[in-house]
Amino acid sequence: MAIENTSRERLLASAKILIHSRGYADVGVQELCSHAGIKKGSFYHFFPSKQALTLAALDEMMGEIKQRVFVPAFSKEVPPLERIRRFFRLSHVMQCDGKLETGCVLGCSFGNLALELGTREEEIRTAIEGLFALVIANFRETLEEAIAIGDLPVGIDTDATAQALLAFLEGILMIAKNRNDPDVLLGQEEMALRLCRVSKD
Amino acid sequence: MAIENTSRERLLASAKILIHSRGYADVGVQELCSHAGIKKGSFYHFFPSKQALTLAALDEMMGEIKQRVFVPAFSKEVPPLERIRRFFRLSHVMQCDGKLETGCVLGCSFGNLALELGTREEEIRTAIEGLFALVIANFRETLEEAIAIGDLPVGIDTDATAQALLAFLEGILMIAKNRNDPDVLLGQEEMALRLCRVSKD
DNA sequence: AAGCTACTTGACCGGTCGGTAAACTGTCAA
DNA sequence: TTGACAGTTTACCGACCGGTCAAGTAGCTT
Repeated sequence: MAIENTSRERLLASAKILIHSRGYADVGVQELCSHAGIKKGSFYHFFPSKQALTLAALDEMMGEIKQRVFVPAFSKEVPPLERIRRFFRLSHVMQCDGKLETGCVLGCSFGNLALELGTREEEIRTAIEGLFALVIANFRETLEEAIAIGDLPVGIDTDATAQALLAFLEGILMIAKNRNDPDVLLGQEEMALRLCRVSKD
Repeated sequence: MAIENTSRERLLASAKILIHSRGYADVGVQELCSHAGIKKGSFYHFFPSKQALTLAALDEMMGEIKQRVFVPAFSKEVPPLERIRRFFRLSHVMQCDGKLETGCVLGCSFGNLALELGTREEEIRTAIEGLFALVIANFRETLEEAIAIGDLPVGIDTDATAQALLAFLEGILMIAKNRNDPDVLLGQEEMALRLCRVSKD
């Protein structure tokens, strides 16, 4: 944590890792500051509140997810159904990375916060809903493309199926986190494709 | 909350509704006691800690889930695939009930706590893992029965499929909670059956 | 009446929470 | 040289946290 440039950047980095691994309520402003190597008084020079830092951290994480997962998974150069496989395989890789770094399967930052704060922090809830909508939109576009090239039958409800794919991913991440075993995700791409009525065999 | 008999029972009832709707960290011992109509000093006569009350509340909720969902859904008098449909429809009903009572879609108590406390409260994590295992076992048994009577092809991996059904349910509940809309669950029983390679049409 | 037990109560503990205020430091431009 | 300004630091705020404790009260047994 000592390599980042500014205090603000270090704060954001600390928030991302600490809140992702231990949750919003369990990480205090003091701990965030210690981890970032600053004094608590400085915190409020950069962010008006803990909630604001969390919101900013969520925003950064969305950008990183897009770069590390969306861009490589939803590449137009890859056949559509293969994109869905890639998405789930990349999720597996990221959970493995997280466990190597922290010792714990962290799950999905957005899913975690959705359940912890969804009913009481409206801005955070909205931000998460936005990311969920983006994932669903990417899935839907992929499904439509698969239908267009004949890899999927025409009758499929792409919107409902895309939502089901997100739900399945979040649920699998929950189980993996609860068992602290990233390999729960292994091979789940084929299970996900069943939601699209694709048979492996 | 005034109709329950003993202080202990009222405490458990308060814990179930408050922690389910707002999470573990956001509900303090003081608030639990106020809601149950007792003074904080009494709390520790019944439970050695807040964590112990939560564990006891989780245990009661498991019993209720079994009675309100497992028993009617996994009834042997119902064809196996219809049991799975019933399970998802009953989940929808319960989320509707919760929203009528509290104004919020509460999601799954176990899923909520799994993500909030899974990495730091080992006993709670274990209890949740136990319930997850029980759900999976019920699904698996149902799937095996469906195969036995020819409603499903023989080749299906019942264990992996059962886990996928749980994951899908938990993910759908997360999305419903995030959108505060219980009707996200409407019709999801057919989507779930796709995981078992069952076509509606 | 005595004594035990289950339960209740209110005062209190040290510690932490998110957040504030004011003084201070260094840098850079006018 | 002065002033403005970003950033840092220390001390502090009231509120609340989970948990403790000793005293008291009611009901039941003997």
